[in-house]
Amino acid sequence: MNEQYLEIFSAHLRQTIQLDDNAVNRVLEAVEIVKLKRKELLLTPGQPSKHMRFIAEGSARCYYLDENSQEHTLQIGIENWWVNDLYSFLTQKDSQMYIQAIEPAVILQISQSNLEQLYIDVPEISTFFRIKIQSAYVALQERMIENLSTEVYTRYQKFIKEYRDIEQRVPQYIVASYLGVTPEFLSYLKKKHL
Amino acid sequence: MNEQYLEIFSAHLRQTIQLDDNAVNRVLEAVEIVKLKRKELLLTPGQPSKHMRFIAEGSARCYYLDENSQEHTLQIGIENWWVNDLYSFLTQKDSQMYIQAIEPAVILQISQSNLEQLYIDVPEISTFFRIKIQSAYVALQERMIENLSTEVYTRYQKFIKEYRDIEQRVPQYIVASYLGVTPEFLSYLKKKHL
DNA sequence: CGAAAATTTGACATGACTCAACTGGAGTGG
DNA sequence: CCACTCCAGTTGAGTCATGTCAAATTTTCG
Repeated sequence: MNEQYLEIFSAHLRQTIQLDDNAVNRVLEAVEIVKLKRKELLLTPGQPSKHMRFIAEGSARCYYLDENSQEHTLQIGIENWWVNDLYSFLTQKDSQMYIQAIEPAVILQISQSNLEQLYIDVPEISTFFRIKIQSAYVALQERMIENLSTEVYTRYQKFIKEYRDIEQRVPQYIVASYLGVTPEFLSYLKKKHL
Repeated sequence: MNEQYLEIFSAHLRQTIQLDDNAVNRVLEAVEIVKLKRKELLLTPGQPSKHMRFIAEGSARCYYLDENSQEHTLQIGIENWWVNDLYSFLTQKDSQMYIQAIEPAVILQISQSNLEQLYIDVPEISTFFRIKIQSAYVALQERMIENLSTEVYTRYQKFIKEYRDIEQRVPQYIVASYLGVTPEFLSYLKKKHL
């Protein structure tokens, strides 16, 4: 009954790199399936992130609390997105992040040790993740630029346009914490621009 | 008379990966040396970034202008740093960035086509750049987090501590545009916290 | 030395936050 | 299926952080 999730995952792999069935099966062996309830946490601060995590169903986010206990959402994802504290995963330093299911979710994860073995057994996987990390960098730089130079409301409009599928499924306070403003202020902006 | 710069560069390579002399020489063949006057531009908006660029001497930065012609500095670097619009280099889309010498500078650059050949001839170079891109990602995420959740003055203090060598050599308006505030406001903060 | 660039200063405007109160809807247990 | 609670979202008043603009001053470098 977990077939479908593995199916989604192998389709996702094959979208980026070419793999024969053997290789795909080898990858699937390395995958662990985790099911999460709404709001359940998969990673909490104080430990390194030891897995690469892929959302097969539902939605999840990566966020942290600053010294005033304000939430800041670094990443929001739905089906077919990867969600992780890459910083912690790559450096193996303790994470400051929470990874949390927004809706009920199914996550496929590959542990670091499995991944290292995979790099040897299926070298294309190394390419796959290099491409993923590059995209992550590109996306992060784009967001950095927007945060530095674009009005909040413009960013909000761009968000609901680009993440149309997501916006419906995510509470507004999470969107606010992703945009970098308080929920009150986002609410105020929406009214003002009606 | 360019020996010294190549020397600096090979030392830099050997700090991250192991290479025999042959391999190093092969890499050096792919390198082009560019000398820049103060404020001279090496990349301007509207063209893709076609080189990976290493600062052998002097200092440089990567910045862009927003729609109000405000400068935003994404990266500041001195000797032994890489400076580039990685976004454009990786996607080969037109860059929105300027790369500019702050002090008179010597840049070593490797073109994309040379780099691709290098990946084949000296596979360790692929690892080298993967590590560099990972570090770039990690640094960018750290900065993103700080921008979202830390006071400007705290960020300024952290900047002058971590970039002590740089801060002396870079005009304050560039530091301001790196921190994401106006020069006037940074000046005000410095006075206030005397 | 002199011109141009960078920095400082101050008055004023505005974007964004805080806090507290209120509203409405979703989930839960009896 | 109702009543209750709780959480998300909204509203408004007051405040603080940061921006704008223009002018005065200092520094830099050609």
